[in-house]
Amino acid sequence: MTRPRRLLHADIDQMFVACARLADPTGAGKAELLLVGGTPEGRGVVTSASYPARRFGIRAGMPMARALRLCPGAMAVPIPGAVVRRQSRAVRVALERWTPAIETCSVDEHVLDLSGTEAIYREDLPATARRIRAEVLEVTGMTVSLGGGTNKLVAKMAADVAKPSRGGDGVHVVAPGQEAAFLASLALADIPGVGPKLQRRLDRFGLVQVTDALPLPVETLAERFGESVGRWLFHAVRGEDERELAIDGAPKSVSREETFPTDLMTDQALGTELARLAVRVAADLRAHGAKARTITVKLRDADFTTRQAATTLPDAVLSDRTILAQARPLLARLRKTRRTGARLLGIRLSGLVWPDTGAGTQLALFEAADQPGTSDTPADVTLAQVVDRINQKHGQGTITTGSALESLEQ
DNA sequence: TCTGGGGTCCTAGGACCC
DNA sequence: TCTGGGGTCCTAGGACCC
Repeated sequence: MTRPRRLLHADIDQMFVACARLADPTGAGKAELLLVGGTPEGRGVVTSASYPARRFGIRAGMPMARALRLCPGAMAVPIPGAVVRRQSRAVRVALERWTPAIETCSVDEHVLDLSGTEAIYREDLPATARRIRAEVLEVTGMTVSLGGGTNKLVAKMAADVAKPSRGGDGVHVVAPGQEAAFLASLALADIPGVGPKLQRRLDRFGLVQVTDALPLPVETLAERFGESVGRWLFHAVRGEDERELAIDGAPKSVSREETFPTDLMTDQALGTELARLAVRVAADLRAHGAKARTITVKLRDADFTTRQAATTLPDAVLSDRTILAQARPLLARLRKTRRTGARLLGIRLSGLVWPDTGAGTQLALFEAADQPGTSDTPADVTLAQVVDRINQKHGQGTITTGSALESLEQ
């Protein structure tokens, strides 16, 4: 019998609202009714709203236009991306003083594994959590809610209960052995992974509270909700979760997408946007030091129908040119199937590989004549490296491979 | 009311191989 | 000539999370 793990889930309170206030102390910093998110054209959704604004019924994910109708006096600002990244990093650094075993789940969530630190800190987990909370606030100015438990699921749900918006005081630790009792006080919808669709399916069987699901054998849950979901739910309602922390987890995919201020009607306009997205997503890929084998183009039509087309290459690539050369026919295929106004266009790169730099990566000296654009040439790679270095030095977007090629040709 | 952008994971079907 | 079953890879779509 191994000792139970000691995990803390740290969730930054109101991160986007707090960062918007940091970014603009005299404007957003003073606005009680603050909405963060959306685009200047008003097409986006609310990412986060201040507590006073929430009293008007505003929730994350709500269209900004509707939120402003509900709360006409509110100030709306875009997400302050640079401040969010800086503060997220600062919180992570502050947490690393307590343990090196940290999984970063998103910009505002981290999970700490404090197993084995009892002997060092010589106090119980709630006491350590309170000291961490105080130190993070002092060092970064960010308030975190901390949830403790023996697994990721319980720690995360404990962090939700700890939030000031749920009436908590910032720390909630579920003692080992109390997982099932903790879950039993909550609703099924409180379990992360139970979204709107599953909630509705559960509701049809009269399952709303966690206690409603507890009497059901695993076979019944599997029968009603599928083998995978049923088994997962059976364990989740008992507070059981064996998942390991993904420490320093490498990304599985990188993507860029854009919703246009107004729908694009022509293939030509979409082609221009596709090239811009290819440049951005390829730069992200290389910033990770990765290459990609699968290229996916995503298209959202005016009526919100979302379609995608993908291709997988024999060898992973990283250049703007090759990625765009693969993306163009995919977009053409999607447009051929249905040519209507386009609301959104995106490119995702997956099947990521991290080339072993010591071994010297294989490159095609010349393109295969029968398959143009399926691999990077040495010139593609050199050009990408030069462009990345210039942008690193002078700021993203200073030049692109397109503009670099033009200046080389002059 | 009219739906962002960045991700992860799962499912199902078809191709292909043994 | 027809047949089975399993494994892997790929594509497309969808649920879910922050």
